[in-house]
Amino acid sequence: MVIAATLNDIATKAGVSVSTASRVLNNKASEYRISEDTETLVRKVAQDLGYRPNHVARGLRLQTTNTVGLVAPDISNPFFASIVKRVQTVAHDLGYSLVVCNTNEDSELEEEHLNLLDRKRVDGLIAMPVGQDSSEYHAWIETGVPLVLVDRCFDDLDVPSVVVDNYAGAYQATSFLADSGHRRIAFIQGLPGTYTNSERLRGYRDALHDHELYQDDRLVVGGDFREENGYIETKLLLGLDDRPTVIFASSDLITLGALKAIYEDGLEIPRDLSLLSFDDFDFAPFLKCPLTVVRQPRELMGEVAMKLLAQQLENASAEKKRVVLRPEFILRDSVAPVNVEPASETT
Amino acid sequence: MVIAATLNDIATKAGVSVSTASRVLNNKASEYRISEDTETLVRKVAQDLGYRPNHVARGLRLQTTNTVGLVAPDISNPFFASIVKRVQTVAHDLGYSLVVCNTNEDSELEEEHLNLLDRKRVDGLIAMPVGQDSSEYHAWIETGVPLVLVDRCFDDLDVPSVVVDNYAGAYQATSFLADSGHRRIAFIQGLPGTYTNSERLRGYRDALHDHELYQDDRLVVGGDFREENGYIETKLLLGLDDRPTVIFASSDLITLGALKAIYEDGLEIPRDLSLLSFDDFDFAPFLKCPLTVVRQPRELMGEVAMKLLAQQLENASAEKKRVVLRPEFILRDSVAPVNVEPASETT
DNA sequence: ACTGCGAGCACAATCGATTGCGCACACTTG
DNA sequence: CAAGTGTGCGCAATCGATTGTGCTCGCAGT
Repeated sequence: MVIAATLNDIATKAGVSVSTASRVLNNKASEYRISEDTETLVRKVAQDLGYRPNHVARGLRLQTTNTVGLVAPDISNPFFASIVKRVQTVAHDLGYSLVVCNTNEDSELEEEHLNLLDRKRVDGLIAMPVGQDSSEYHAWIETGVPLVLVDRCFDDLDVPSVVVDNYAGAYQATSFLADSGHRRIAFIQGLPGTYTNSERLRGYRDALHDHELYQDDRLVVGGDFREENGYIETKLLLGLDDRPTVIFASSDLITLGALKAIYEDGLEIPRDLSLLSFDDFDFAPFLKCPLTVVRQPRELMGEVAMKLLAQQLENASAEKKRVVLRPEFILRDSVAPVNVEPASETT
Repeated sequence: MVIAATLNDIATKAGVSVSTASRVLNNKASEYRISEDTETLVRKVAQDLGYRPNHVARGLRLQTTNTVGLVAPDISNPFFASIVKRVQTVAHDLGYSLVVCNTNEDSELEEEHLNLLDRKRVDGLIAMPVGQDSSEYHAWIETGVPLVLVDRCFDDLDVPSVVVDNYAGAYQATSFLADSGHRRIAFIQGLPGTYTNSERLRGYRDALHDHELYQDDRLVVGGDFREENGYIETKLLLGLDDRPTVIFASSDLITLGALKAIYEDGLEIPRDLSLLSFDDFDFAPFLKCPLTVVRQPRELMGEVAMKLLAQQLENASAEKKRVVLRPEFILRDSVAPVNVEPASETT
């Protein structure tokens, strides 16, 4: 192992004090009236010794790490992956590194991560919380370290956050389905109790209500955002006597599971069944049946999140805004109109 | 801002020395013969004060950060995203945090990141290098900090690494195309000079050669792994007089671009043109035309990478293995057989 | 009463960088 | 020659935790 040169080594070798070395290498030579000769000397010695500043020591002294934590449920999911990427990019531009944590939608794991990030003394945190319970985040706020919530937020927490108008997205989509003549609209939800899910569900329900459609509780199914959930629930829905005419999947992974189930049963979209998805993804236009979706501005979310955090970082008393972004309804081919007939459609 | 309690505070309040407090909280009470009374007292005080250990200070003293860096070209690309996710998970299980960096296939940015990670004194590094040039990594190795290369590697670097047998994957796929009767097989390559690309290209070329097919240089096109590359090159290929009968896209994003171009021109896969892709992705089976692909074991790559790194971390002189994983050829519908006729296929 | 011993803990150096304060010297001015 | 004014830089504390070394008791033994 190579022993790294320290400021001390430089100082000794250059015959100056550590302070001088430090000041030169932090470009404060003129501020502290260090002569040009000394400056060049120190720089040269630093160069010769292959000096590599130690940010751990620096962090201890300065009580800052130039690092922010990011907590997400599933960073391989394209939705979160895009957010993470953008957060990373913006963070780097602002001079921060990013410690990424995956909670796998597990509250215990999430708490572990929060704990670790706290001990690591990250300067700030961007989180997409797992759960319904905000207590871990209450604890975080106690520490005084800035926090920004993304995608999912808590109403009882006064914290800057950026979310999509899930209600509007779901409402618009469901309305579209109703207007297309669908009357049995299934909703495969994600994790109940999460902000995201509740809002989408509310949008769905309100739209049904406003279109005077009967709310069949058996059509609201599912329990988390994973692919398996989409698969299983779709299978079950397809087994129903009075099968829905359309499935509204509340996340991209649920959609993936739904697709598997649908094609496995030999059905065609939208001929036999319509499908609509919350979350767009790159390949959605090229599917066997190009998917009609509610698209969230994921990259924008990441960017806004990091910028909100930066505001808190430079000014602890900055306003704690909640930014609400509009999702976009993208019409493709996966929803077929239904003939609006007075009675049933039995051939 | 809440002032965090330190060991000192605890020691003072408990009426013991810092050392004792430290030892108790590190579960070394018995090792250092601390009485049970003292132990409970210290623990209680720590609890009361809401003690949060400072890993920065700890890191300085112990010369270790329990953090590893990860450098990838594009963490939102499903291929890398899967790797990152798995690396993160395994890292956490082994007690490490992960600092994630995105290079965007930009060597300068990559170097910046390496520099930063070095200053941050990460304990190890997992990298998917951008370039053809290994000099930055040579510099890294000088520091003595363990390094593992993933997906792309350098032959002039004695470093543990995990790669896919790109040659075999490309060879098998190209052979399949040849066996299906294709004689004009286009190859849209990624970034020339990268290990990945060179190997795939070599596999493609060798397969052509072994099947006694003419190598038309105009059919080897492209210059990076981005979607735009796939789009543009496909457009150009489609404009050729003697258009290829199949396109072999050497990454998922290139495939995405190709799909755009193909459907934009109103062509059908595989009727008008066959398509084959390096990289599988979740939605590949559900595309308009389910894609035949060479699948890489991405999650496995991430896991192996982190485990290799862990080996280096606990034993600096551990063997520097190169792990080569087999890709899997997955046959779906996007390659149509071509009638092998003696002459041209003009009508 | 004096020695010996182990239990229980404290001292102080250390990791590497930052920074407020102040010192020493040179040179100018009255 | 004394006082005044800069210039150029060093001293030493500090951030919070870890740890090798060694001190100080109380008690048993003779």
